[in-house]
Amino acid sequence: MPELPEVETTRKGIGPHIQNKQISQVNIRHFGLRWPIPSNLAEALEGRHVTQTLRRGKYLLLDCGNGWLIIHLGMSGSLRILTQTEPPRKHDHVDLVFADGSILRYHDPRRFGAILWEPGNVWNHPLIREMGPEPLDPLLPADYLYDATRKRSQAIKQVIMDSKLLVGVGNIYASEALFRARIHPATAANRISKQRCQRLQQAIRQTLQSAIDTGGSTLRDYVNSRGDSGYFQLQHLVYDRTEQPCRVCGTPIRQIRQGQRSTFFCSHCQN
DNA sequence: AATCTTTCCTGCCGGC
DNA sequence: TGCCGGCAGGAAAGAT
Repeated sequence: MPELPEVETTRKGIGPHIQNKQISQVNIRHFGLRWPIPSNLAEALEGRHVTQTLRRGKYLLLDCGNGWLIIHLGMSGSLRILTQTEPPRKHDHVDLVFADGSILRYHDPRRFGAILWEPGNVWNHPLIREMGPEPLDPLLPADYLYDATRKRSQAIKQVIMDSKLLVGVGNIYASEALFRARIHPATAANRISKQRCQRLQQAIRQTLQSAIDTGGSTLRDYVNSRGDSGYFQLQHLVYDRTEQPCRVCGTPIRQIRQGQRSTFFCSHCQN
């Protein structure tokens, strides 16, 4: 269930272990992810050093000097660091082996993730170029969400999950942020006042940031452990809490469907 | 058997 | 008429 906080936690977890290390070998056991892994990937990577590990939205971007490795974890992907060689388990599709013997291993049972190679300017890559702003960017104008939603009659929950509008808000944190902002998820986006849009933008930022802060405490266990952790769900206010009492007012949490996805909210707190 | 996770893609619609 | 943006629905694989 990687959303922005999980991807950021992964970035912080792997970054120090691969920074400035030389890639000596690339082992690909399964090319069939969301898009095929480029057949020249090993050739492009071997011998290069990783100089930066960045995140844009839910994408990880590894600067390899001669180009960029673009990694998306999809629905079920994870990355972990091995300090020595270890037999691959089921769904361990790709290894980056470093000169010091450590390994960055990509695991993805459902294979909705992606591993791509951009030899030029990664910011011009079609997947990166079209993305909306980062909700955690301190320079994001307070009225960004208000201005960006004026022509959107769609339900606000689906609008904040549109990555062309704003990156990083997936199904779980969309429900969580709307609860924090006390806005009903089915409200038409363009009928939400400026003040409430400001509140929602703030709630999105706080929700993502506190999830990242929580995930940060699991980093100690990053090496030799799974990159995805169930840790975040301890903090859910509404997600997956159907019929359970609202943590604020006690009203049973309701579950509805919006665009084939489940939404959770409190009908008393959110209106 | 239905549901969950992400997001790209196709096709349709209305406005200009 | 053609172009554009908004929007709904479908698709991918596997675990539970």
